[in-house]
Amino acid sequence: MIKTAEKEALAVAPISAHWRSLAEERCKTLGERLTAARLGAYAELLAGKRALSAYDLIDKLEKRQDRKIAPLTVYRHLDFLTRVGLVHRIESTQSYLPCDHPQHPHESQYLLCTECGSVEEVHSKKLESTLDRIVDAHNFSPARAIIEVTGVCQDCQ
Amino acid sequence: MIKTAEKEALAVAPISAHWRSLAEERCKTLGERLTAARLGAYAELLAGKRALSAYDLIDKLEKRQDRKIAPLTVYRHLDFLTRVGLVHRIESTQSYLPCDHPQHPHESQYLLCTECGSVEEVHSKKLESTLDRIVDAHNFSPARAIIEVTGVCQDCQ
DNA sequence: AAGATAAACGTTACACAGTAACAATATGGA
DNA sequence: TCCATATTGTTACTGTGTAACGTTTATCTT
Repeated sequence: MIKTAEKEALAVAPISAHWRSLAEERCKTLGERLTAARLGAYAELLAGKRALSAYDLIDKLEKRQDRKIAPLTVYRHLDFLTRVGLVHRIESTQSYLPCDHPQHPHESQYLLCTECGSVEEVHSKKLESTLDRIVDAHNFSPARAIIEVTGVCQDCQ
Repeated sequence: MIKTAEKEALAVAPISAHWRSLAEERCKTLGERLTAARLGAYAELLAGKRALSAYDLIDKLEKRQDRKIAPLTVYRHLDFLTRVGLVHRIESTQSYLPCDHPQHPHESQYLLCTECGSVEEVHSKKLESTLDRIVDAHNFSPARAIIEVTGVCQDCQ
């Protein structure tokens, strides 16, 4: 499946079999290609443990692969990863975070700690239904809902 | 109160007495200064009727005042206007919108139409309380909640 | 009213975020 | 294998936002 990796042995951040197979499966069902470069970007995001900006990701990939990488390259990978649901974009910090449960695509809500930079992904059916009712009441046809709460997390208080 | 305006007759977008007095009152209670430049930026946002990007605002102000304006100047005005609650920042489009009800500061939710660019500001106590409960359940201490729904508005369907 | 103090403003230069256009390469299917 | 398509690379660019520093303006005190 990943020919390029075999040929060039592109340096990739450590990635557990769990996330790797999840990513492969998700791409297979969508008929999308999980190339070495895309997997590399995904692995780097997973290794980061926090949300990374696009340029943070570029830095990490450049060090890992010891070569220059153009912004556009990384943005294309990020577009892909968000399109297939493996990665979410955090709007309020313009950064990117691997999704908790890529198995079933979903809307998410985020708790963003301004102290340690950690991001907690939460899922509330109640919140979603409440938002649905509001949207309905305004005859608005929703495409995407962004819910992000900034503050201080449990550990930093 | 606005000395500079009297001296230089800085060109300012039309602004109704209603919004003007609201802005003056709000600044007075906060002990902040509503200068001509700040009022000018606010008036321009009000005249725009849609959310404006910082650089859109720069263009409009430059045309109105027939001179160059540095980005930093406008960003400082925007910082001020958001700080006193006269203007909100829309995170998902990186743009700025005059607030509906600056009288009583509040969290807002937004419905953003991708067709016509209109922004509807809504307020739901129910949504806020639901979000509060979620945040409490995670022992998270919230500072600001961003709720933005992108989609297609009633008129554009 | 004059001077001290702090806030606001202006200027230059820069860092970060994201995209357009086009060429080169790799991939999957007939 | 050859072709159509998708992906990647390169260069250059626009848009968003800030740092540092000096000047002007307003407010407060005397």
